[in-house]
Amino acid sequence: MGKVKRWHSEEIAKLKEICSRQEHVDIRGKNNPFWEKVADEMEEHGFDRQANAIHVKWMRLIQPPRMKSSKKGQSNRWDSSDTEDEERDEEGIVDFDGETDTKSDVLFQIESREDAFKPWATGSNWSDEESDIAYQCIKSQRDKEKELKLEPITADQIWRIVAKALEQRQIYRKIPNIYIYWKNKGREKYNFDERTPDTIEKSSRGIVRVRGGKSAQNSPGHAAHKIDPCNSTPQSSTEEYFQQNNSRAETAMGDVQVQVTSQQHDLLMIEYTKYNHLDNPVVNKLEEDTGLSREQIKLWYRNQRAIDAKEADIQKEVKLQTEKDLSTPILDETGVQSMGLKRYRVSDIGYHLQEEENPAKRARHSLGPEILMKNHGGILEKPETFGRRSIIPEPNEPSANDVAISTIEVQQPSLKSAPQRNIPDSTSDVTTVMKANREMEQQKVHAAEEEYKQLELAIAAHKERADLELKAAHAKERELTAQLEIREKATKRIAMIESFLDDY
DNA sequence: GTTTAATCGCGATGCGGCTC
DNA sequence: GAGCCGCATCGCGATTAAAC
Repeated sequence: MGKVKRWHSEEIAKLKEICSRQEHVDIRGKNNPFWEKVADEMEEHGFDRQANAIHVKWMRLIQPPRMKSSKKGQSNRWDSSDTEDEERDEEGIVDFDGETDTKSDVLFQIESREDAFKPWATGSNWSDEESDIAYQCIKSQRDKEKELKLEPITADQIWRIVAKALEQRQIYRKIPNIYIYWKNKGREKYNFDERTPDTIEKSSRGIVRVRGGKSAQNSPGHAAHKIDPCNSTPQSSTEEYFQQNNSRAETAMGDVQVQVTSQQHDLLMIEYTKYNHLDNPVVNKLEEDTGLSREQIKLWYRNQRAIDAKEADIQKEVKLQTEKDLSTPILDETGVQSMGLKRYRVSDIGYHLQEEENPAKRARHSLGPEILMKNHGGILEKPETFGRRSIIPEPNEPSANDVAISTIEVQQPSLKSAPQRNIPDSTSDVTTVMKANREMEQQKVHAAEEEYKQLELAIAAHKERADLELKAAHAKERELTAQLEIREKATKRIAMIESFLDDY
């Protein structure tokens, strides 16, 4: 795919202008000539876009506001960007998360309309002036408390004070940004800990958080590192927010990237190992287990697949190189490619024997490690490792993959004949040739058997998923019935009250 | 510099509605 | 019922940017 051409604000503005002039024109349908006209008009203004692209862009623009999950929150408000959120922001539309059930949420409530237009500073590169202000605020507050023997205020309140002080100097820093800066740099810089002794004591029972999950522990560049103790035990809603629901924290903050905790990572990986694509029951389960949003779970899967694909490509290259180096390769390039595993959709069942025209770009592992290994024609001597995070559990790990095919999409071993081996002429012994042929045929039989097993497993798993979906539907149905009953009762009560009022 | 969360545009696919 | 169309959704490659 070539480089994508992004929409710039001028271009979007022009599109909006053109479309808003056509209020009464039927714009439905991507093949509507209207879009051709728009494309022509855009071209007149120097914007080269195809009608279809304009249509899609417009449909996205007019979609109802979606939940903010962009890391480019306020920080990029002043940049020329083309994200829909920002486009809406330009029009003064503010998206609300709507979840404000905890004090943490209240703390991170989306800023007011007025705040939305403040030039928020982001990042941890604070100027000396800024950090001095923060330090003065924090220190004077704690000193005052000590002096007057007052109950120490919470960290959240301190961040607010700092924010206000900065604002007085036309510096706009969000509370999460202040918290992060102080935690990571400020405390050390001024050698001043704003936390109460109690909190520090609690924090000293630090936990080890491994970025990238447990499998990252042994990986270069991903050594387990002990997080600053202050990070381990929340002392305030700010910290609590970061640690317990970092996804929403990020959502509200806009400039802090969410880090999936090792626990969340493990939970995700367990499911991912079973099948590297998501389906509803799994998303629901993960949502509940990890506390991450659907979007984040999807993203995590997406990125994980990308990581795996990258690793798989590297491995493939290495393998090819190795085989090139060997004088009598078992499989030539075509053979290796034929190991590419193809993902089939439900509708493909029955057609799966079609010969694969183009080998899959990447190895997938929807069928679990054992099958995956077998899919590699038994050539894979040891569990395939995709980067730091092996998708293959250790032998003694409980295999989550025995019934692990979560969808009908299956790994499809190619039934293409394995290419003939290069039998050296010097050993043109009939027995050797026959043995080689026998081996080849055995491989075919093996591949067919495996495919059969895979389909069986895939169907079983799909049924399992379907059962789960059905159960969920029944639960919803019961919920609906209960709601109906409540409504009926309420209606009756209203009728009674009304008749009583009438009589009265 | 590397890793990883997140974004973008685009194409593929599935599904529902409509017409024949 | 087959075929077409519009639309929504999902996954991908490429990319950006925060975090380390």
